Amino acid sequence: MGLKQELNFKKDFIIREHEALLNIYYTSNILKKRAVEFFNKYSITDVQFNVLELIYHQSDEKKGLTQVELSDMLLVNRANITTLIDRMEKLNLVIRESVPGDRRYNIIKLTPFGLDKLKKVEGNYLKEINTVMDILSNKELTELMNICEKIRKRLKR
Amino acid sequence: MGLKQELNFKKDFIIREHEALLNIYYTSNILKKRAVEFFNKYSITDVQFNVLELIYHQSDEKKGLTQVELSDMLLVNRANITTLIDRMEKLNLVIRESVPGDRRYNIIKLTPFGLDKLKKVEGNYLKEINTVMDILSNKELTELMNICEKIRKRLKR
DNA sequence: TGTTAATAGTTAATATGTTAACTATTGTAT
DNA sequence: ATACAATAGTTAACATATTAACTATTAACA
Repeated sequence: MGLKQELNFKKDFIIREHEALLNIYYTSNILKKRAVEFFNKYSITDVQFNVLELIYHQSDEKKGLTQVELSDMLLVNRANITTLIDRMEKLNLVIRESVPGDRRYNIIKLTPFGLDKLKKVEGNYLKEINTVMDILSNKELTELMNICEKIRKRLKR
Repeated sequence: MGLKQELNFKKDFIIREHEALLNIYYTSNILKKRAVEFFNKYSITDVQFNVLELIYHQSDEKKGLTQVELSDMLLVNRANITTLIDRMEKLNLVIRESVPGDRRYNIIKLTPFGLDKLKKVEGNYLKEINTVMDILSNKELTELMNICEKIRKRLKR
């Protein structure tokens, strides 16, 4: 039915480019709400789960990531990581460890509880993603990724 | 180059559906950051500009919208609208008016200053959108909107 | 008609994001 | 070797989002 009808807009979008941009915004938004709902069942937030995943899958030998590495991978400011890790430490999901060679860094590692949480949730999350995305054909998945990549490339200049 | 390279991920995504979903997330995120930067030049936030636009273009005869109407169009909770409109009233961008027939409602209207701000920014914002989105062909715009719509339809059940 | 439902808005507590200014530490260059 | 740069992290002030609990008002129905 299109965004206009879904949002009860009375007037058309002035340009199709605006409509396309809002399609990305709103779809991302709705996907995010669905994720929040999903992770709520496991008593963790979507953002905190992402941190667990990044530490487990994207650090060398699962040894942990620095706060700046996390901020780069999550596309957020490093000030945000400070309070995020504060909360996650309080929940016993991760720990900060200092690096012997360079006292500027913290290395963020999973606690046994954090690893356990990740293992409990991860499989179901992949199933959840499949449930949502399996209306798209392989061709559509490719088209979507190519279009998104084009836009991101454009914004790098 | 793909999301994996852009984010310095060491390992591939486990399933393509996850990669596609993250493409939407991250692209929306980057578009949002660009918008924040753009609106910063005009001393307004992107969210506040959206409110001005909705009141001007999507209310009957520009007479204003209730807070629930705004929350429906912005896909946010109505509690969020309360504080958003509080801040916008302080900045003299909008005013709350009560409705004679039903004392439960507030109607949010543009002030002359808010209308002026909208007029000053809107044209340049459309240009900005064109700058970002004109790497996409008409066919790609259509593909993008159709794919996003499919996903949103899926999430309604 | 009077009780109950639903609706609109607010408030408080909390999570996540930003920028700007700060400390501490490390690297660099003359 | 010392002064200046750059880097990592923290803090404070703020914007935006949520849920849950609340008040006020209006609608519905038995």
